[in-house]
Amino acid sequence: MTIHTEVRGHVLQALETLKADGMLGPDADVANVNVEAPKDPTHGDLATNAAMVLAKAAKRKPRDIAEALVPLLRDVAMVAAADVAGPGFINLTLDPAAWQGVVRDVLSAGDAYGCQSSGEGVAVNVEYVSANPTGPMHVGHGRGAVFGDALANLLAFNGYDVTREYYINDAGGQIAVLARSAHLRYREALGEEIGEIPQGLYPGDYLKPVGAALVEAHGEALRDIPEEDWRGPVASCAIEMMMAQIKRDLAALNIHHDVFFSEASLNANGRDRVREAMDALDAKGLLYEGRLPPPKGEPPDDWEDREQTLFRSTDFGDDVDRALLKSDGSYTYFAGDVAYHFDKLERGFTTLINVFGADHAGYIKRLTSVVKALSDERATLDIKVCQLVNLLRDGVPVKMGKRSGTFVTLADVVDEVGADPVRFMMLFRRNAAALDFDFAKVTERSKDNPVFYVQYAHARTFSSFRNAQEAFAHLDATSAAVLEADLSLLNDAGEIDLMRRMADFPKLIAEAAVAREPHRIAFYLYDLAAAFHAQWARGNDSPHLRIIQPDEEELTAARLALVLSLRHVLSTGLRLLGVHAPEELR
RNA sequence: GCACCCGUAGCUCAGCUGGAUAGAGCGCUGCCCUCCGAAGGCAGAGGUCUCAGGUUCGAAUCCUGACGGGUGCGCCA
Repeated sequence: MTIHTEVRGHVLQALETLKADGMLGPDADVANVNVEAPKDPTHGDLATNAAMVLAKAAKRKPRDIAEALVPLLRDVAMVAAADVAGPGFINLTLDPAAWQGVVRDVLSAGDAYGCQSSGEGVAVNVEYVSANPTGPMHVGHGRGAVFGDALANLLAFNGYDVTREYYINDAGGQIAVLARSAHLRYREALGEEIGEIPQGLYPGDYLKPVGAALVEAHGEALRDIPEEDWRGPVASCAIEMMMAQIKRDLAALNIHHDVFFSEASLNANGRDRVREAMDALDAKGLLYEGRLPPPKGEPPDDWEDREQTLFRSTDFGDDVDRALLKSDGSYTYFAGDVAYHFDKLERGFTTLINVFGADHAGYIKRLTSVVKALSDERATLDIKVCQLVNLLRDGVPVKMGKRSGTFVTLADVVDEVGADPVRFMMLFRRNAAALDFDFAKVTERSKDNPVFYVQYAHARTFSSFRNAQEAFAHLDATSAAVLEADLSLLNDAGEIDLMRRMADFPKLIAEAAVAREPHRIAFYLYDLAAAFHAQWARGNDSPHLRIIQPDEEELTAARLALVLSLRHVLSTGLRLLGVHAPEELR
């Protein structure tokens, strides 16, 4: 029960009275009645739109309904004042005790404050990263990784049973290219002069260790045998080493998946999962043999107009039907994805979330079509797209060229600036908007750097207690004096403001989860930190507002209770973002 | 050509799914520490929310159409 829901309950009750009085129709729809903090604090603590929402159906002026509602709301104990304003808002000022109760709520819930149960019983599969095991991850992957991880945290905090999943594209033509590239490095490791890496192979130095490992494991045995004989062992060695590196890079960002799903496993152990998935579509009458129009724009030089096996994805909103078999009879990449999502559904998930980079946005419609088709529209696939990351250094774009060796990997960035700034900055922007990431800015230790700013606020809650113990040795974060402090002493406007913000937290958590927008947490924390810094600084000019009042232990204890509750909210928010909450800045 | 994303202060961006006088940071102007809470804070200037229609009590937000910018388009992966 939050203050918002409590007040809304009182508003709904008052509306029932109006229904009984005949002011409103008996079946007036109150679903859109909300209670929110107005942007302008002079409008009171909370405002409700009830009168405006119901005016039309009741055929009355909003202000008339509001006037009738106001006396009823004034009778509510926690309401100190109620007034009609503007087009028909009712502004409510609450008794300070209502806000002070928030501190108690936070302290009793601790790090569980804000936790919701709306997702209870819902198993949700979040697939993110899924970078190809053919090379190191770049910052674009990093953004998707951080976003997906924070989203998973957020959903779990709302009670969802979350599975974090990574799809390994360890099959298909690119793996053959990887194997050939690695084999070249293998020959190089054996002392051969390999010269320039041929076009079409992966040129990066990152395959040199794979070559060395192959020598270690196989000696010269793979050198003079036909490709079909070395391809298997070389590919699996390369994939294994690439995935190990990817997992290391993710671990450096504190990202860990529950499931790594191998594309190759779809067609292993005597089963053909792709065939099974296609049969499932076929059974629903969604496959047919047909021709596709040639693609527009840049025409592929090897375009071939032919009859082929197609999935009716246009029935589900796609722009064109999609091919499942290549002309040589092998499966398309898309067919593998059909099977993979078929598998997710068979594992019982009805809520699927995929996190894509901007370059895969064109893939959304066909995949959501498949999920709708295979589940008879009982499951939903929500694909969140993270737009591009532009790397800057002091405002100047960092040149990226794979061949020129100036390629900046995710690991490079994390090494240089640290995991916390990478995570926070990637979440300090809506995922749908492109992101500038400036090396110089994110490591700055000042208020210009949001990461630092929020962490500093958290650290300040600790310094408050350290300082408090000089005046009152027994006042620590676990002392009864703090946990049971007389909160009615917290009646400064700045203190009330902080309590109101904390009261918003559970609502924020719920709404961010519904919208699947973890960035809202980052902005909330930034605002909360700013309010705390502002209150702290008021103590400069007004010493009586300082947290520690050496001659007033009860007041100090009450303020420490507020500070402690702030610490819980800040640390919980940072934990959801996956950012470290330090006790001290050094 | 088509699809998706973006367009809000000089710059970088929020704007809680339709609410009141559109917010924050940077930059600019002016302030606040002769250790004790400045890694911080306060105040000011700065807007036709790209444009044109529409929906309604009410639009930055929803719809339609333009105009800019970005990404993508395959039997590749």
